[in-house]
Amino acid sequence: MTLVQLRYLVAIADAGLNITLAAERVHATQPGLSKQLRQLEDELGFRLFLRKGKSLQGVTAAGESVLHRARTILAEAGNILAIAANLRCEAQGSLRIATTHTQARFALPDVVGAFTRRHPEVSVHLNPGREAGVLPQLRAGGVDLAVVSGSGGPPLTGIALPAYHWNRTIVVPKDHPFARRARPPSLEELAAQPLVGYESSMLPDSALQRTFVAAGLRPRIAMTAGDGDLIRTYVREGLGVGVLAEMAVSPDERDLVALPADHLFDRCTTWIVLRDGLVPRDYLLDFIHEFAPHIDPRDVRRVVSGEATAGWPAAPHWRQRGGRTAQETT
Amino acid sequence: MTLVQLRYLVAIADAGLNITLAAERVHATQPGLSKQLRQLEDELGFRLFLRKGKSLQGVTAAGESVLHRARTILAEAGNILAIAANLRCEAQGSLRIATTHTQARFALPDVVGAFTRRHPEVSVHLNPGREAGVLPQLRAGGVDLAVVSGSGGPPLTGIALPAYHWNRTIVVPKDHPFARRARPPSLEELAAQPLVGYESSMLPDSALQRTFVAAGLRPRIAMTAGDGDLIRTYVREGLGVGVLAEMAVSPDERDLVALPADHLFDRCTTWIVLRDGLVPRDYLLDFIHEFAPHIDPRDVRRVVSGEATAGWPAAPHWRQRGGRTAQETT
DNA sequence: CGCGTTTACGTCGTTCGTAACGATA
DNA sequence: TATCGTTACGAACGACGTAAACGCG
Repeated sequence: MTLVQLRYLVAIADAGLNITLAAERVHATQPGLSKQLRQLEDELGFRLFLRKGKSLQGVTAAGESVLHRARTILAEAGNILAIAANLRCEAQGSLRIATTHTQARFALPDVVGAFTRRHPEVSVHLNPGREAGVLPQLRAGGVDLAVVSGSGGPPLTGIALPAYHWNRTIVVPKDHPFARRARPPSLEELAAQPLVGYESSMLPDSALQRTFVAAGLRPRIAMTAGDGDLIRTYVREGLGVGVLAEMAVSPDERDLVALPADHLFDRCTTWIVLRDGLVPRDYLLDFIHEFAPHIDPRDVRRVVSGEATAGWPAAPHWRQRGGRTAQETT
Repeated sequence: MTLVQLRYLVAIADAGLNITLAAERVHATQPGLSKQLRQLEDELGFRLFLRKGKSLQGVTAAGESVLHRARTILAEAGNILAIAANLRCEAQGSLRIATTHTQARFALPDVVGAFTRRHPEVSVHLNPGREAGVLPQLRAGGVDLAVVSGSGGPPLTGIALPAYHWNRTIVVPKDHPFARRARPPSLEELAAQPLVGYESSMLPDSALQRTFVAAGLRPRIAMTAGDGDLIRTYVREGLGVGVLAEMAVSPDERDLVALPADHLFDRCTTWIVLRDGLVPRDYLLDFIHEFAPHIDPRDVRRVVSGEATAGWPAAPHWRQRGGRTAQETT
């Protein structure tokens, strides 16, 4: 058993049991992976994958167990390399971030921009995905950190750092009745309108839905999207009233009017979540500092290394970052 | 970085920085280890060990961190091999147990005897040591399981299974005043006598000492030993009154009289402690079943694999095992 | 001078990539 | 027939053990 064999094994599993694809990803040849996999199976004395003819059709029960341990081993091996790279003050590296579209589109551009200016040698890999898929990616070790939002407490996976708070915002066309009134709508008035919102917010167990249910209301969902831009577009089209994150609404929105909704819905928190047991590269702590300046990087280091437990200062509320971003002004 | 290099690294650390000794232990040559260590250090780009001339004088701070991760990696690699060996129903293997002298001498002989008859291919390695050194051995991965005693709750390290309960016993020579009376001595009477007991029991923070302190008493320690045999020997010599585990006293003790002490001191529990994250070989579960038959092996497997949390049935009280052991009848 | 580490060197095993073959949908 | 996995082979690298040299107490 060698580290290379375990690396190949995990690569094959992550490539959906396609050895050829896995070989490309690890920069090796396909026969090499085939042979190493066979040798590993021979040494262990059992099949790691179920085979149908020559192709791999699934993972055996024992294979799953071995895979899990192989991932742990590779993560720790990566940690050792991270320690070495930190000591050498190695500038290059990669930073893989799993997050939702909203964060990637509105909260992260400034942060990533400032980060890449400070660390031009680090290749940032943004991995936007569905709300539900972000934390599993972190657990599987596919990314170094995740940026997720929620109105409850911190997520259970990994080490969670509060980055900022934000409220939901109601968006209507300029000619909508809501836009002509002085006061923002009540929950009842909102529930009477067709709604356009995030996919995740419209799930039955989401905080937004639970707010309606608690008030005995059943809102009508006209459309959902994973994307604030899409939501605003369809609100412009008159599909309904938009409910989205305040970050996704710029102050000078043409055709649209943004109304506060913090009197209706609980405040949300955006969390930076680090993988458990990860040894962070120094630039990763820099990234966190850029994103959440209210958190002392030394505290992060202490918590990550297991010397202390979390006890973070209160996060600030979202504010439009200094200057308009290129994206926002288009 | 290879698994072999990490194995050599850990071996060198465990051999007290003696590369030659480490080489013997891993069945390799000393220049081989030297070279692999150098290559690993070259790859990481920093020294893992502090050197004075050619000899190793200590571990660097980063080296400690790498060592810790290397141990994790090797433990997981061992787990993978254990999964394989279990699937192959491999009979041979080793079972390394860290425990105290009392357990090794009085509680374990029957268990180990029955175990080796069922598993003749498994080499059992008993590692008796001081009370304080048992759990650290488990944490460091030097042994597969530990057998420890305490009067409080389960130890914090690893997964603890209650094996049995026991009480302390007072032992005096046949001509001692205590032996001629009908009722056993009170705590005050006991504190007035010079005591002979276990080293660990006589520490200021031990349960036994705390019992005396709670009663406002300060006992006089005549002698301590790590060993019930020694304690009895010196009690025979008239050095004082012995306080030891009931397992260490056979019913027909010549020259000595055993008096109950369960009215004076809290009941103790002997725990089987498994290393966190260890994948147990099947024979290890057999060993546990032999030692603690009241525990369902399937529950152990579930807890070890992380599927369930501990909730163990009440352990029985110590009883002299069926038949007299060869040791006890001499 | 003994112990322990490093260096040097020759041999062996292993891995890797290229290329051809085979099976499967 | 196109795609994917296996087998075959040759070249090159790397690890290992033996033997000798070096430093240190």
